[in-house]
Parts: sequence; structure tokens; C-alpha cells
Amino acid sequence: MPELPEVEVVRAGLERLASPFRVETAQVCHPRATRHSSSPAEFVRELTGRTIEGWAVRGKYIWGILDDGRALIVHLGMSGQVLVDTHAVLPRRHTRILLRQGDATLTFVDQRTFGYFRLDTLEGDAANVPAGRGQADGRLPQVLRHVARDVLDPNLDIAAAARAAKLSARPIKAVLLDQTVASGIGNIYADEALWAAGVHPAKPARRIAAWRIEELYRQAGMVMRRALAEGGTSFDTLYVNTAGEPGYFARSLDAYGRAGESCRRCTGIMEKTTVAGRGTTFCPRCQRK
DNA sequence: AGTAGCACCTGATTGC
DNA sequence: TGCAATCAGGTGCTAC
Repeated sequence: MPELPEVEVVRAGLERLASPFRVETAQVCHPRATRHSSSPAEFVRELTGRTIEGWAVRGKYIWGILDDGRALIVHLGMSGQVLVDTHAVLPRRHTRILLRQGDATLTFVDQRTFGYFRLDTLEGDAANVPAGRGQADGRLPQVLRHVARDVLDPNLDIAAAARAAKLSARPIKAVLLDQTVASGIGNIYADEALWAAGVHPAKPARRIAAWRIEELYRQAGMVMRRALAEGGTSFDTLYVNTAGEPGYFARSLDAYGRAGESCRRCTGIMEKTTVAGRGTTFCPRCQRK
């Protein structure tokens, strides 16, 4: 479900409501929620007593920076939510993990269990400092080394990403979704960026001019900044911020979910197909192959 | 080596 | 109405 704008909304909420957050008790309610740890019991043992001093993000990954130099990685998968309550709460369906500090509770809710929490060590050069967004210390969890800078990161080298993208014979949409080239783009914002830049989603990346691929990444960043300003995109109750509230960007989408409707730029009718195994909506008239 | 395909889950919706 | 098939915002492993 959540792509970079939604993930950033959650990170900002955690920064506001759970920083610092001392984990007095931790409870794992579903074994898959910490499947990367040796065991839920081990996860609880290692996290209990630690203090989360801040929250960082790269692409679709969030991590809490712990006082022992490690990170608490949070991935929302397709349906994850992180909710922070300052007072006692009623049990929620699909609760996977509970962290408590006094009366405050941080709850991980995840219907489809593709999301997870995981502990990892932080590494990296403090001189490599992305501006803001909680990455200020320049460190990255080890297991996220393969994740490229995201399209909201001012230090993302768009020209280099476009050069890397251009080496691929895959459909451009598959490359936009590839988190090792530039991160944060998921199925919704890939379709939005492709529509905004007027590029056919199935066009092989190597057949697209580098400047147009750069334009795609710029458009992805722009649409995500607009989405962020509206609290992200929500189609249902599966995406909410840390207070349980939805985002309002769905009404502003130009491509995703508009199959059969008329294109907002030309007279074409939006079409839905499958590209790289994902549902893809585009305008066959102004996004030519 | 790069890429396609599928598995991992639950739940809502669609179609027979 | 009932039930099976299909689809959903992501990632990562396996096998060509």
C-alpha cells in the first residue's frame, strides 16, 4: 500500500509522537511480524529497555535510531500501519506488535503481514549528510544498503539514476519500481510520473532518451511532494497516519484508478493493462510507445 | 547477468 | 445466495 509520501507521513508522525520513546515493554502478537529476527522472543529481549531517539526514512523504509547505535527498521509492506496512542486503547484487529512507554502505546497493525519490524546495525559515514527528513546523521541500516536514495532526497543524483535506468531493456515502469535505481516509487506514483511525463509504461528503458528519464524522476518527486502536502493517498482504511487518519491525495490522481475515464490532458480514454506484472493505467493517446 | 515469475498473506470484489 | 477466481499500494527468492 504505502509508497514514499505515505511512509514519510508516518515517519513524521513518529518523530512528533514517539521521539524519544523508551521501550519499557514489547510484545509480538504474530510470528511473521519479526520474521527477520532469530525469534520474536529474541527481538523483544534486544529491544526492551532501549530508547528510540529519532526516526529516519529512505524510500519505503522507516527506522528508529536506538540509543545503542542500532536501528529498529519498520517496513509497512502492503497494509501496515503504525499508530501512536497516548492513552489506553481498545485492542485492534490485525495487531502484530505493541511497544509501550508508560501510558503511550506504539501499535503495528498489518492485515496482510507483508510488513515487519527488524533490528539491525547502523553503518555509514557521518560526512554523508542528506538534508532533513531524519537522515541527518548520515547512517543507514546495513540491510538497506541496496536501497538507493529516494526521489524526495535532495542528494539523489537524478542524472546518474537515469543513466543506470537506461542500461535496462525492461519496461520503463519496471525500472521506476526498482528500488536500487532510485527508491520510494511504487505502483501508484509510477503511473502518475509516467502520465505526467507523457511516457508509455511498457517502453523499454534503453529506448528512452536520458533527459526524458530524468524528467520521469523529477515528476515522481513533484507528484510525491504534492501528495505529501495532502497527507498521502488513501483508497480505503488500510492507509492511515499515526493518528489513524487517511490522506486526501487520491482525489488528485491523474492516472492510477482512472481506467475508462477521460485523460485530463487530451481527449483519450485512460486504459488499464499489465506491465511488469502490475496493474497499469495510462493514456494510449498521449503516452505513446 | 539480467530478468520474469512466483511466493508470501488476508480480505474485498467480481463473475458464474 | 454461494462459492471460486481475481485483484490489491511491496519485496525478494528462484530459475531460466
